[in-house]
Amino acid sequence: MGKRLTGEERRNAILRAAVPIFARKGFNGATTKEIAAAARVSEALLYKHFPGKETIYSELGTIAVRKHDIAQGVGAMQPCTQTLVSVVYFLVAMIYQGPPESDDDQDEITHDHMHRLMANSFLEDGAFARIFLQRNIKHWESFFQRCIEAAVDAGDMLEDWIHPRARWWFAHHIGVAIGYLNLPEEQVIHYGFPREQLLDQAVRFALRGMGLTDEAIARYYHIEELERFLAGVFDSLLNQPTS
Amino acid sequence: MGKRLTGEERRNAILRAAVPIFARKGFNGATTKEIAAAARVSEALLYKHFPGKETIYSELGTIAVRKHDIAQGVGAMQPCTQTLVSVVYFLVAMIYQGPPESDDDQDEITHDHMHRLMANSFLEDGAFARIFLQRNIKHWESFFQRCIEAAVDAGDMLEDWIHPRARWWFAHHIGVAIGYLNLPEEQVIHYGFPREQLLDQAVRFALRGMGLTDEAIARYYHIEELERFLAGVFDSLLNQPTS
DNA sequence: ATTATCTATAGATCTATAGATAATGC
DNA sequence: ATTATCTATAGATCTATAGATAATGC
Repeated sequence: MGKRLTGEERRNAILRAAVPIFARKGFNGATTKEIAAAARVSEALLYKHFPGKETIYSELGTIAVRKHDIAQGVGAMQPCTQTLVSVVYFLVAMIYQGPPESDDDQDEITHDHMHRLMANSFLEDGAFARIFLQRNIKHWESFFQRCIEAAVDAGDMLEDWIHPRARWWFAHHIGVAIGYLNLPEEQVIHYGFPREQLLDQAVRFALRGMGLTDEAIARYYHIEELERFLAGVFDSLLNQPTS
Repeated sequence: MGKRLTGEERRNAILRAAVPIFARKGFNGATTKEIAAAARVSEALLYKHFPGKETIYSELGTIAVRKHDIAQGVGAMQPCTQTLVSVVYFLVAMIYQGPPESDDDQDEITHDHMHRLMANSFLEDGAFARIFLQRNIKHWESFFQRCIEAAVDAGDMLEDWIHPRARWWFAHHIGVAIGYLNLPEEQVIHYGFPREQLLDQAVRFALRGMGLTDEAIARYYHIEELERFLAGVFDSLLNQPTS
């Protein structure tokens, strides 16, 4: 016990250990003592690897992003109305609940931690949020645009409704909002319907809001199929190496 | 200078002065030194009026809510589809941009401060958020429900779409999201269209998402009129005593 | 010989209190 | 006489560094 790691390994270990602390307590609430304890090293070692607490925090963006190679699975699908529906469902589900947590990795960086780091970032300068969105959302945009075009061509979507990127971002926003406003353990918002329906309701709202016709929604939005689809994607995620 | 206030006056003065500090730096980032300086009193006095920093923070909910008596203006309107559209526009505008800031009140509690206190609350136990929503949003719900019923009766809104309170809350959520994600000075989200259109785009998304028919939107959603309507409500707000 | 790591501690800062002083209301 | 307010400071905690020790790679 007390393995000696290389500089880079230890540096990453410290960063990983710091994520839950910064996520739960914010920059000011987190102490170097806690971070050192979580990383199982002395406080002094933190300062050998980083010039200061501020740097540990700002470097989180370089590590705290579990990048799933989803582009293969979903991105390879045909851009069409059905895919659009699936992608929106997937997006909102991913943002709201996050991917399933594998139980083998103990000190995994959880979705809750990511949510909180993001929320903190928006209260600060947004630096972490920019990096996160760049890495995890950006590459979806072009594929999503193609889906929209296909849907418009098929007559499944209003052409002159809102800006194409507004369609995308507001679907994202709905996911962010329900995920974010539901962070506290004690419920803040009382929707008046069971939590299990939240994803379904939110996706309906988003799909129609972005301009999908009622006929297209009736034809392509089937919650049971989408749940199966999502479970399938999640299954493949769990058997994937994290990068 | 150095006026001596009664206990209650001083207590409120401290709370008001503490709002910007807690809003900008969060509970842990705010120091009693700063709060005392902002309130122009000694640190010791804080502890004469409050048992501790924690209490100052938790008591913010009792003061930091500028309660506008809007129920008179908007709430007296006839519950109908047009009113529904106006209320949604008003809601999203209020959440996103907030009311206009009167320049006479210097150390006013700004909308930005409220946004940040709310955001911090959702990262904590949500206590402040519960109080805030209870006071400022709750009383809108029943009026909004009546508008929805009227719209459904008039054939302007899909009946079996999403839960009535989902219609309401998701409109709220869109306002929260765009307000929240746009807190940082340096832009995080690039919508691809001018910021001035954000409100318009968001309200369209919300109206259609909640189930309004395309015909009803074409008939009742007119951005220029709504802007005038909003300006009118804001005007009356500015000439109102704050309570 | 180099690099990772620790123990011990300095110096700053932060919350909170003790005890004194000044203003108000009877 | 009571209540508001201040100065001064204790005690805890927090960030960061100095200097010593132990493990690795040549």
